[in-house]
Parts: sequence; structure tokens; C-alpha cells
Amino acid sequence: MKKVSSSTVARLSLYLRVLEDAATDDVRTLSSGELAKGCATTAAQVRKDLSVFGTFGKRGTGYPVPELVAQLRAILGLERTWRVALVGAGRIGAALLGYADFRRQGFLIDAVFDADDAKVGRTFQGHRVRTDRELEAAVAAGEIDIAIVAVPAEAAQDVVDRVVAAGVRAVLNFAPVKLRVPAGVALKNVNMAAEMEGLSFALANQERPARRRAAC
Amino acid sequence: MKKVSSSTVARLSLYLRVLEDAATDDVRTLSSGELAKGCATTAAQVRKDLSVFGTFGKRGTGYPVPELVAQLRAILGLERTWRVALVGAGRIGAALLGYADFRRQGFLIDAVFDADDAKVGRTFQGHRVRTDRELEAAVAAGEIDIAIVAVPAEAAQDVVDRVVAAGVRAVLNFAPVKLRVPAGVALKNVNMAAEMEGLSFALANQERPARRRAAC
DNA sequence: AGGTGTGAATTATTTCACAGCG
DNA sequence: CGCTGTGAAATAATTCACACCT
Repeated sequence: MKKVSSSTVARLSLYLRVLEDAATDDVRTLSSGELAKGCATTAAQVRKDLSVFGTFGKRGTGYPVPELVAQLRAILGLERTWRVALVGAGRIGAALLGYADFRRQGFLIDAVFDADDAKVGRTFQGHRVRTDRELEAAVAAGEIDIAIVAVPAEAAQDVVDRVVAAGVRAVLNFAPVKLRVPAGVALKNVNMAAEMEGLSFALANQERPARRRAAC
Repeated sequence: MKKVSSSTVARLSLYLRVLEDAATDDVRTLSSGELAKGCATTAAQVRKDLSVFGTFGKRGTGYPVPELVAQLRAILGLERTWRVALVGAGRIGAALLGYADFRRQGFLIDAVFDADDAKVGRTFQGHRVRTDRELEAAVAAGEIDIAIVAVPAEAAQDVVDRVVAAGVRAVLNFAPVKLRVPAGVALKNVNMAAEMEGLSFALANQERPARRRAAC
């Protein structure tokens, strides 16, 4: 398969969600323009993205919704269940475990690890917390496809090094640092602090368009 | 002000964190290469990014750490406190309110709103939950600079429309949909489901021993 | 008509390479 | 010398435009 840009893949997720919504409303077809509107992009972008993977549309009609849903799920690898380990039983971990969408899309968080022995053995959102010393063994035993790193920044690189050495090839990182992983390991970052700082930058640097003018 | 790419701004956040860490270790200067290593980028990228805003380095030496920290904080608008409203008192909201980094960087979450009257009036992570019908009034009263949208997907566009109409110009969205905002309003998205699907795609397409680079 | 698929053009971003300064 | 700052070159991503299908 040729190289696919990660922005294209990110948009496929958005298309899939819009298509699934349309499918529940029994919409039969959707044009690239309608799909684009639901994803804040352009019709040309939608067609280009989809054309990377094949030809799914009918000229003059648009894209058949149920078929394209199935295609996108197959392309994204969502037809199987991925076993996910959460490393770090803190608040972010709690939010993730409560995120029903994950299970619906085929991600099964069925292992929770923490380095804090006070947490080990306790139940956390319905999951028993295991000591993080078992991490390597769990990965080696084939229990885990994806590791979610939700530990403090200073511990994150160590955790990712360990799970990668044990065989994990996909990592979602919530620590506010850029982690180094070897080639062949997929890494995505969720950096809320950086997003907020991006908003701060925008507010601090936007020209004053006199939106709310005070009365004289 | 000249246009600055959002990837550059995102990297400034990373540089700032590395510089702050270096500052606490009393490191006096850092070269673009050292800075790059801490942020998984290249020396040239660091220099290009910083050159957008001025000349901060000393040739032969590198960048003075405390000075560059101050400059970046000023550039990112982090020298003032931004008042943040959390809309949606669910698990993601709980994770955010417990995120100490936010306050440290000048983001003060001091208003929490929810549409569920069962939650209104209760205390949520130390904050009294207010009815979401007060949202517009709070924005109009100048209480709020940034809105964090942590409501279900189907309610998100309505919430953002309301806060934008009331005057908010920066929004952080956790709902797994692309929101539409008028020009002049900054919008950042945190879409954990899409990130996971990106990992799923990488795993599903890396079975073959092909050369596949790690994404970010 | 109405809307896809796609090369070509455009625009954005990253990398290179090196002059020049401390 | 070492390392920055920066034009120029190389890549990547997006948008345009239109042939072509149903």
C-alpha cells in the first residue's frame, strides 16, 4: 500500500462518524459536498481522501452510505477488537475508561496498570489495577495491542520504552511531552496543555475586530 | 500580525516545556539541536519556528534559557490568566479540572456548566455546577475567555453556537465532531476516538514488514 | 443535469546548506 | 570554530478544473 498521510487518516475517522450518523437516519447516499459539510472540509478533499483507497462513489449520485461505512471500518482496522492497556490510573484514565465510544468502535480497555502500590489491587472504574511491574509480561503474553500512556510527564518515556521493548506497536500518549519511539511503532499524542496554549496564542494575537463594543 | 502556522505554535508549546524543565535544572543555554531532541523535531525546524518571532539566539552559543522562556510565554499569551468555562460536568471535565498544569500555565477554570438539572448546584471537583442556561449571561458579563466543550457530540454544535454568539472567541472541543465556528474564533479539537482509529489504521496496515514510519 | 475521480496548479511546510556573527 | 538565521530547494498537502460516467 502506498503512503497515506496521517491527516487523511484523521479525516477518515470524521467521515466515518458522519456516515454512521447518516446510516442511523436511514440516509442511503451522501455526496462529497454533504460529507464535507459535516466534517468542516471541502468536497474535493473528501474525494481525494477516499480515492486513495479505491472508488466508492457513483457519479451523479454520491457515495452509498452503508457500503462506505463498511469500507471505512475495514480500512481503519475497526472490524476487529484491539486490546488496550491503560498505564496510569489517574483522572485521565478514569475519563477514558468511561468513554463508551471506545468499546463501540472496537477498543477494549481490559488491563489497567499503575506504579503506585497503594492503587494496585483496587478497583478502578470496574477494572482491577495491576502493578506496573507486570506490564512487560502482559505485553509479552499477547494481551495488549495498544498502550495508553496516562502517567506524569517524567515517567512517560520510561513507560513507552518498556512497552515498546516488550512488543507494543501502537501508543497513545497523554503526557505533555514528545516521546521517542523506534520506526515501526505508531504514536499519537493528545496534548491538552498545548491545545490550550494554542488558543491563548490566538486570543493574544488576534486583531481587535470590535465585536462587543461598550456603550459610551 | 503576520500569519503563523498552527504547527509552529504547537511546537512553541513543546519548546517552552523543555526550556522550563531546563530552567529548573539551572541550564543556562540550549542549542537548537538540544531543543529539537527534546521535542522530536529538527534543529532547523526549531530555528525556523523561533525566527518567525525574532532573533533570540547567540551564534556559537545557543539560546539563553530564562530569556527564551519569558519570550515564549509572552508570545503564547501566557503572562496573563485566561478565564475558562467548562461546559459539561462529565468524566472528561473531571479529568481537566484535576489537571494541575492548567492552572500553572495561567488557565483558570472557574465556571462549570451542565444541562442536567440533577447536577446543577452540586459540587464537582470543588466547583459548583451552574445551569447551562446561565452560559450566555456569564460570557456576556466578561467572566469567560475560553470555553471547553465536553458535552455529547449531538449537543456540541449548539453549545459552541451559543457561547460564540455571546462573545467567546476561543473554544476547546472534546466532542468527536468537527464544529463550525465563524472566522475570528479560534477552535482546537481533542478527538481521542480519532487518535485511536489512527492507531488502529497503523496496526492494521503494518502487518507486512514494510517500512512504515511512526506518525505523530 | 449532477457528482465522481484525478492530473495539474497552488499553497503550505519542512529540510538543506551556508554565510556570517560571537 | 560552533551555532544561529535565513534564502533556496525539496516535499507535502490542498484546491482547482474538468473529463467522464450514470
